[in-house]
Amino acid sequence: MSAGDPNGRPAAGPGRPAPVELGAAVLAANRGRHAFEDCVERLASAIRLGAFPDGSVLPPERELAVTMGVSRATLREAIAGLRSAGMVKTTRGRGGGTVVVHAPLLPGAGDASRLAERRGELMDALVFRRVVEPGACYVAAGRSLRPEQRSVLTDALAAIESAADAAAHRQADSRLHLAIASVTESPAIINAVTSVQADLHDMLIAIPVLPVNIEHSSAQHRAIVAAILGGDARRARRTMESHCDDTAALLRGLLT
Amino acid sequence: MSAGDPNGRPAAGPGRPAPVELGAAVLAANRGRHAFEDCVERLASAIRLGAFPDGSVLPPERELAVTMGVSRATLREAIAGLRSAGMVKTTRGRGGGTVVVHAPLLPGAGDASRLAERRGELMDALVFRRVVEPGACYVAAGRSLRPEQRSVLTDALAAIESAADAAAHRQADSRLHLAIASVTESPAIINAVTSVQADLHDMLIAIPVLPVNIEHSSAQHRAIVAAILGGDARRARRTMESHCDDTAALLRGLLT
DNA sequence: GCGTAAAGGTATGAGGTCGAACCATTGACA
DNA sequence: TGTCAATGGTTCGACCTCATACCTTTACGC
Repeated sequence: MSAGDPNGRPAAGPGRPAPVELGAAVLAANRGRHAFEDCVERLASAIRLGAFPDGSVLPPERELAVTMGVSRATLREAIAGLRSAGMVKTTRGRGGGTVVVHAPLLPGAGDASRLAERRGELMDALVFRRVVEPGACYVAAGRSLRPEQRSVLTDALAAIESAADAAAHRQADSRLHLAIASVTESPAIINAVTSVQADLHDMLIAIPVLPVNIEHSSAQHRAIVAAILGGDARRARRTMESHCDDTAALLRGLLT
Repeated sequence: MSAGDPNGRPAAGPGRPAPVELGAAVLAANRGRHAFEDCVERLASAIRLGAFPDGSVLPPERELAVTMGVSRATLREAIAGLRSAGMVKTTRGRGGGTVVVHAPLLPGAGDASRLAERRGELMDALVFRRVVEPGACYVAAGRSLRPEQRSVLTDALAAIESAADAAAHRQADSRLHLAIASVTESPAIINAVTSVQADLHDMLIAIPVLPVNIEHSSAQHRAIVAAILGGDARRARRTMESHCDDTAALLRGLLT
């Protein structure tokens, strides 16, 4: 190991420590692509995951640009992209009439062929999820939640139970997971869960939904929310771990 | 709740669901600043955290640019910045002689005045760390590690014990935490731990080091590595949780 | 009704970023 | 000792991104 690093390049001199592969691993890119594509993808994810349900209004462009850390010009390009994809409509003038969500919610729109190319990324998302989402539950249960935060959780839970079809159920599901993350009030946790749920969503819409799985999931969701509201951090985390494990087992078979 | 969202903007129409604040939280910006600054910061962090120890050689520019997801031109600007800051030196020609790390390792270089401005970000890092690093231990302990991965852990542990001064100790410490993340082989976990350690480093170099704390830390480090090598995931996680809690308690007092 | 404020739509110039090609240097290997 | 391949250094044009204005539309409040 002192002869060279794992990349095969020899160390420069006899006395110099080998960099191991730690260095390369630490510097991996997360700055993906252009701001424009990034913006489109994040908006599309937010909509697909139910953060902006069908019929809701996006924040004003100027405000949204600040939130997302891009210029208004770039944001407008992204919105134009979503518009031509049929995800949003735009009206002018004062008041709520700005950009409205028009979620397609196509059931079974899963493009399973593309998933194979992203296999590594998606498998990693399952590993990371198993760490982050139970952690979010632990943190959420440890906080003293305000009444409206408790409502966000119970409302999201109720929305799952009353989902009309499979697509609506899928969206309500991810919405609950995002809601749990949001009540932690930790930007880092919210960001991690959002990223994980986006990948998870791509996988879940590609597999058929079995009623038995849905009922099992719903029971876990109820237990998780109850544990969070009751302040039982360990139990909330443990239940979410089981939930992640079950979903992961279901999905790992999907990608060979 | 159906009257308007938490941002104070009224809902567009009577039938439209309110977006709650979920949407805004999910879209928060992680695309920070320019690629150039981002690049400088990540390289500087990697060096300060010990991923590239003093005297080691960085990968070739072309390769590094791909790894970090920036163009070679941008990467070169970043390296030029580090060079003028005295962190690296550059030689030309074939072989290992390319860019050599020249870590200053200034003891007590902590700029405590700047930390106050970043209070929110740093407090969040402590919360996220308490989720991510124990999770990394759990995952690492659950894997069957190859011999060289086990060496990475034991070497990093030994380097802490034999650190000459406080600065070297600090670097060896973060290096162990990065090593634990790296043996999970999960890019997402490595990325999260790197980010968290960078913030942690900024805080830790700003406080005085007490021998009693160091000994306590070292005992925890030994227990963590032992648990990971022994495959005891629960114990590895639990011990890392205590470790994070202890450090966090020490640091939370630092920022009012 | 009418004025005004709150939104989206448009234009422009500065500077950042990229990709690709080519030059210059120097150690490794025959 | 000479060749050459690996690596840093340099240049250039295309495109992206940003910030800042200013215009247009439309609902809300008086």
